[in-house]
Amino acid sequence: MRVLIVEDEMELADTVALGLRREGMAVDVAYDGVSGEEHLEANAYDVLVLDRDLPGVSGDEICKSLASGGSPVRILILTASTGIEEKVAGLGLGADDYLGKPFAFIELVARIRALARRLEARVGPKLMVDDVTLDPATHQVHRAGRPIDLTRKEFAVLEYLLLASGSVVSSEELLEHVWDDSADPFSGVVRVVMSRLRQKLGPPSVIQTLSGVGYRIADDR
Amino acid sequence: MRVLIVEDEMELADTVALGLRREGMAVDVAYDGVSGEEHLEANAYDVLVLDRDLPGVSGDEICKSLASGGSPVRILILTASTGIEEKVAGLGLGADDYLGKPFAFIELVARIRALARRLEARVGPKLMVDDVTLDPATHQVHRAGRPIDLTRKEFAVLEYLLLASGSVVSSEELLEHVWDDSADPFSGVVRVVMSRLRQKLGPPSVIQTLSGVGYRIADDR
DNA sequence: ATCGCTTGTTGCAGGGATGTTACAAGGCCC
DNA sequence: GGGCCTTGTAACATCCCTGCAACAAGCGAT
Repeated sequence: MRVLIVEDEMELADTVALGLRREGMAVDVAYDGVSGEEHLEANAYDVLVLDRDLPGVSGDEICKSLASGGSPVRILILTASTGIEEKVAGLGLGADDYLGKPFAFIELVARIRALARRLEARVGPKLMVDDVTLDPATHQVHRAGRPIDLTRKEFAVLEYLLLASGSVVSSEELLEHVWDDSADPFSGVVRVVMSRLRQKLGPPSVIQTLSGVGYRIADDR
Repeated sequence: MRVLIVEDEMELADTVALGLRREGMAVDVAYDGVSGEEHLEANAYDVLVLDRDLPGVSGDEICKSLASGGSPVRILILTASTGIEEKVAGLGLGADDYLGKPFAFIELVARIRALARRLEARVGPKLMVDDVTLDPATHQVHRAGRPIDLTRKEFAVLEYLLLASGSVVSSEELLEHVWDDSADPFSGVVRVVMSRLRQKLGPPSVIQTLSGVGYRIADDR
């Protein structure tokens, strides 16, 4: 899951970014509105964590222009003010959720998760296909009832495939959503992670390759 | 938008229902869990507003059973408790959002809106003729509901034919648009790809040949 | 029916795409 | 700061897509 944080309090921004990375998300940070908009143009983020009170371009403006532009980014607004009126105003602006500072980190994570969850693949709190289940909340993966240890990247890739619910996902798309800016498009990391994932998941194979197109979770019938 | 409210405090339930109807939504109300489940079975709701503390069948149970049943309903949980832990637990249960009582009515509406907006988001435009569908976004092709794996070239050719929507397409035109400069006009590649395409699509034949003219997708009636 | 042209099918080889493994660098936790 | 784990790089092995070529089959006209 690819997240952009736009927040001028650098310390807060970095702390949140670090925490989210530990959760396995691919996180980029922008410390002001202008830079934020540049990032938004350059990359396909799933979730935008947006400070409402920014110097320069305000959070409200960014929010409005995204909403009117039909962007698929889900927006979570952070703000110092906690009044209900404020909340509603924020939601009316096109934001998808709203969180008043100070907030507990765990709540932020839960909210981001809820925002990113997609409709089709959702089977309760867990994602499952065939005999593979993945629980985003606890970071646990099971195959045929047996627990499987995955690293953050492996987990993120599997989660993305499951969220795509059987659609084909190209390595470019994976790079876009599971890795952050620093990823090298030509490195073939995806191939490597995919290989390790398949080994850990074991046979029978759940991840199919369509040569020249991408990967997908088996959703045969 | 179709909404179901399951809430045992009748006054609250009715007030909310009234307000939502004013917003143009189609609203049903159930005052207990059993009745709520009946409604859920009988109708296809977009959003479920669910009280967590219900007499009889609890909100949690409803939530869980919906989630495990793969229902597409978006769930917003209402509750007296506002603690963060509760919220996280609620979201983990498969709910999509969470609102603690007391809440401002306008906020509830805004939340439901946000949920519904997420719902509409996806579903790319598909191309379809007869019982063949092609989704350009996910690179997927189905014939009579069954998924069919195509290579890049095969996919591109089929897509071009479908875009022509029943009109005749010559081999020259295909070479021109599906292949690049390096293609040899005399090689007969089109014939080859066409053959493999037809084999994968299987009978009854969807691609017709007009001798001396070109190919077209069956556009039967 | 036969001829000539167009189209369909199949085997094969080259090359690009993908899978695998070993290794190095960097982060994280103690 | 040390040790472990994770992540990415590089090199190599393997797969399979693609286009070619040769041949078979279809079609229309005489």
